[in-house]
Amino acid sequence: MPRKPNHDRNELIARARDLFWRQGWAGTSLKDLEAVLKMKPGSFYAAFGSKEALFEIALDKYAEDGAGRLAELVEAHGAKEALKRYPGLAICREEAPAKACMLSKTLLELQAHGHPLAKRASAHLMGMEEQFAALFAQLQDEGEISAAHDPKSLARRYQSDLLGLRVSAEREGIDAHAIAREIAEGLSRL
Amino acid sequence: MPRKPNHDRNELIARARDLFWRQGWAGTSLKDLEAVLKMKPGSFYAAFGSKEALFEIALDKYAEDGAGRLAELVEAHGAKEALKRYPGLAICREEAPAKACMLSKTLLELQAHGHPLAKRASAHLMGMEEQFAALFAQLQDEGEISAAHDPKSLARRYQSDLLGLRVSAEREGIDAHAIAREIAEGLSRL
DNA sequence: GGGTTTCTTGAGCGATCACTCAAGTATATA
DNA sequence: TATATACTTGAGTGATCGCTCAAGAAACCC
Repeated sequence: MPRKPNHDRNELIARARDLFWRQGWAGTSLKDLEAVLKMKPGSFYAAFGSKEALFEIALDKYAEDGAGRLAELVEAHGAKEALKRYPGLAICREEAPAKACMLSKTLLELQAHGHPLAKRASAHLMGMEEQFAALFAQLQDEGEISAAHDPKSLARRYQSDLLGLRVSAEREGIDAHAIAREIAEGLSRL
Repeated sequence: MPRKPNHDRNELIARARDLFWRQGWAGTSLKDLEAVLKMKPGSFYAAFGSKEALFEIALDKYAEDGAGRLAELVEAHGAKEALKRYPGLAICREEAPAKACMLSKTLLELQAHGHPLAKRASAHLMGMEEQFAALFAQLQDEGEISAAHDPKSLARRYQSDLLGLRVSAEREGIDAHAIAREIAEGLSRL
């Protein structure tokens, strides 16, 4: 009996994520979203409820896709090579709307106001770090890297390096790939 | 013949800088500024011209003060020790309105819209990096670190590590000082 | 004290913000 | 074909945005 939606919801979420990722929370108006999603306000609110609700969905998708890409990389090249390649890949995808990480952008923009989305971004960052830690632990078990450091410490540092790299990649006149190579080399010395 | 301003301009700029630093560009409204500076709109615009003009002044002051703090550190402890201490100090000052760097926050927030303030933040980051590079070059001249790497590369990496550290310090549940110590240790191995 | 000049005040400007809702349209079942 | 059920439309909501400006208050000179 009902009428089908005109648009593919997953595609809409992906487009919204890219816009939010690029422009941030306050930098993205409903007008922007309406233009990119080709939806009028009524449809938008019927489909997503609010700007904040959509941002949350977009943030979750961002985190999920990122974790998926790392998992694929591990599948294809093994844990060590995956960790070495990940930084370079994070800043080289040309279709990406921004070099910097959407989670860190959200955290930095909204943390001061105690916004729930900042907490959510923070939680996703922690999730990523746990994924990294699991890989470092696995590498130690396999004897691929020294067991001298706690996997959690290695993951914390790797995450920090990654965040710094991706902020640097946002700057003009910086050869971020050189930094990515240095991070990868650092892993070789573990 | 004229009447003196009620407030100390430098103090006003410092308070504005702290507010902008904490809350970002869009996150800081004129109402917020009026409250913190204890100025009515008329006085505000007579004194600073616009929100954007004040942000620019605040950004410049931020960069200038940062460079000054590093220079003092070099004066007091020498170049190598200064570079080792700087990361830890950047995230430990309790009176600071945020752990993350105001320049990177501004860059990430406004870059996508091509805002002039993003370019200015980017330029200040480059200025910092040149200051780092000069210190690394000096250390190589003095034989304090190996001459194997280009000082500019070392500075680029140090800047990236610093930015990552300061984003990490903004997260909850992260021991950022541990990361700062690792960055300092890294300098010892050069 | 009179006159000049600057600073301060605060109501209010148009624009934009996120969002609502009643009406219209398309697609399904009966 | 008639009806029910979404989905779409877009004018319009009150709130807030950055900002203006005419009027009043305060500090200086002579």
